[in-house]
Amino acid sequence: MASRAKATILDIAREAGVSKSTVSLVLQGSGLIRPETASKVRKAIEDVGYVYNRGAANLRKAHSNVIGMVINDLTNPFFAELAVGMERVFQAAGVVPFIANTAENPVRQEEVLKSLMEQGVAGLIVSPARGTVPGAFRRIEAAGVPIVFAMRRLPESRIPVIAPDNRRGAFIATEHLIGKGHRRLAFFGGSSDLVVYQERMGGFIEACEAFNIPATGRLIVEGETSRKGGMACLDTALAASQPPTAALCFNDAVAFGVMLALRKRGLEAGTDFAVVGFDDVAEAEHYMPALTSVAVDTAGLGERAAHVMLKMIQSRTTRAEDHIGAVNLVVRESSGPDRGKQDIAAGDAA
Amino acid sequence: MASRAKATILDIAREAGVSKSTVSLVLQGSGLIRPETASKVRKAIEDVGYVYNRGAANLRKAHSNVIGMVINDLTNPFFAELAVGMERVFQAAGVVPFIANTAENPVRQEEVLKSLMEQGVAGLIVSPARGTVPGAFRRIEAAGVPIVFAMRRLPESRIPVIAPDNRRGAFIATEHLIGKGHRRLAFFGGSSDLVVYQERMGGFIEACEAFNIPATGRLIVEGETSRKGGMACLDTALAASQPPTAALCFNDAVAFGVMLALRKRGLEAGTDFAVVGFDDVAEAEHYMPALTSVAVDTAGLGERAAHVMLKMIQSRTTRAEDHIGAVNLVVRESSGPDRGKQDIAAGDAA
DNA sequence: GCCTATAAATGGAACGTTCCAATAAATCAA
DNA sequence: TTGATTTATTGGAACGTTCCATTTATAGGC
Repeated sequence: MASRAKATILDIAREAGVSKSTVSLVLQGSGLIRPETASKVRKAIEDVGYVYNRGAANLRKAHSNVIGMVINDLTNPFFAELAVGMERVFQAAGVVPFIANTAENPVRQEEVLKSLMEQGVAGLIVSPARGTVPGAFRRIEAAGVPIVFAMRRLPESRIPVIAPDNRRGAFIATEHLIGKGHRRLAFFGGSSDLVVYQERMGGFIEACEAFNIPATGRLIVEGETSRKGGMACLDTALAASQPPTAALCFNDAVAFGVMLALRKRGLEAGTDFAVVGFDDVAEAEHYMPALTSVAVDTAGLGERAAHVMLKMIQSRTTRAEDHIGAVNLVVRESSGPDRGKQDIAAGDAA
Repeated sequence: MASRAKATILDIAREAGVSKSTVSLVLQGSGLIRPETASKVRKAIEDVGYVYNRGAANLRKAHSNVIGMVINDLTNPFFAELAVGMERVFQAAGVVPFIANTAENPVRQEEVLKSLMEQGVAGLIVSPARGTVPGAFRRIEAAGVPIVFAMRRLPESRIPVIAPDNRRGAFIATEHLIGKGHRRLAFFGGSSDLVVYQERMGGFIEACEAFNIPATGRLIVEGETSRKGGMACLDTALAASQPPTAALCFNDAVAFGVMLALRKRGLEAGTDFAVVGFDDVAEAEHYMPALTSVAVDTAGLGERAAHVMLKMIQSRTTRAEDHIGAVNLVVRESSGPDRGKQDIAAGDAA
């Protein structure tokens, strides 16, 4: 049953008794072809088991229908949710996105981007790996392939970004903790080479200043953005002379780690130490205790990114506006009950 | 800086003052070219910002270096782990796998496969969506493109499968529960249209029979393979006249749901009701209480699948042997302490 | 010097599509 | 009937590569 040589448009033309041009037209759903002829052709396609060769077609057409999604960590459910949101949109548009994982490795990212470009993608949605050098996308930009960054941005770059309002998210989360009466706060996880980190941490600091938490009441512990990293952060923090009573975590994975480490010490998140996460992954709601987290509407951002991409492709432009998604704090158990007299003074800023 | 028209091999030939053939040879790393010439060419490539057109190349070469990974549910961390295992192998082989998600939808799967085929993939690693019809891969097989199934198999098909020993895993997990003194057992989640389900459920029944659990002591509750499905299963089971005291779950997601539902009722997994999962995702270890689960070495299976695929491509064959991976039970807290000889007939549940 | 062997580089056909310009067939206006 | 118009179909060049068969340059043997 192994077909000898792949059937081409010519084979099916012969089979159907028409010219290759006619077959091509049918393939493209052109209305110029008489319906009977078209169905004759379609039957031949079916009989022969023909598969369309998009590579050959792109040689002439120059715009493929494949879009690449380059993701820095597929094992983080957060990114899977993002991918799912995008796929919803692309599916409706009849586009198949190909996902590639960079595992947070800039070298791998380079390979992946190269391969995607060679494949002739129509556009790229990228969540860049840590340590991506500023010029990493210059060649792609020069080639005129539209790119949008999702969730993460690069320090200096004109590439449009779809991301949540990290600063504000961190601000309201911090405000929430202060409102509960905490006066010694920590920010756990992440590292300063990530713009997202600077935004989230910036929001944390901003809120501390807005509500008069002195610098001595703030502890910043960098760390891996994983459970393990979170565990390490807590250990470091509790070893301080004036340990914090609450922490805003870089993301939910770190928060889960912190809660785990608390449990190891016989402490409970919420009652003994307040924990707030960021991203609000599906798991947050089901954790024990349930995690208070900043919801960023991940799937929604994915959809938005996909829409922007489709528009860029359609209008053949390489620019688009940034889109900063609204965030909101989902309060659950891990941030604990109120602690005494909350004098949540002045209203919230920006 | 937007290059007017894409540079081709001819442009860079002109730039470097050689012929297109020479450039082609350099691109392929042929040793026939004098090193100085080669580096001259490479410089031109760099200067012009040339991107290789793999579509055009495949027109002649007929074997691309892209491998498609078609996955039925990317949001399940289990599959992400599988994908990561495969990527490790492919990266070492200089191949970039493109991942596509079918979201457990056979229609979407059809589209995705079509697109991948049109793209000229060298091979396909597939975890088929539920409800995939038996003939879904006939055309791909006929086209001579190697396929391997990962984790799931189709009822009747000669396509090689890489999967864990589901039957044995379920058997030892059930044996474990029986060994702890349980005499009324349940199997939660999944549905019979999945071969995996039949294997796992089969192992469960087999163990029950081997250890003389009467049919009245076994409860089978089908359900969605998600947390939500697990919650529903527990509710159904506890409403029975003779509710079970322990459950083997179709997978970890179901097990997490069961634990959640227990907690909602004020019961605790491990002490009030024994729960065992399947797959041993990373989260299992960190859950509260930690989940006893059947470890299947997900990433290892991914690596194996990738190896088999590479070998099939290399030897231009479309057949390979199945590979059934070893499993082992990781005992944690959720399956509880030994129940000793106490006759649990005096039920404690609900 | 000449012939041969080896090394390095090259021209041209082919791959499977698309799309333009051209043809053939059918319809209509007079 | 004839010419003009519309509708359906078609041939051929082009797209950017690879690879075979050649050509050209370099070296070696005598």
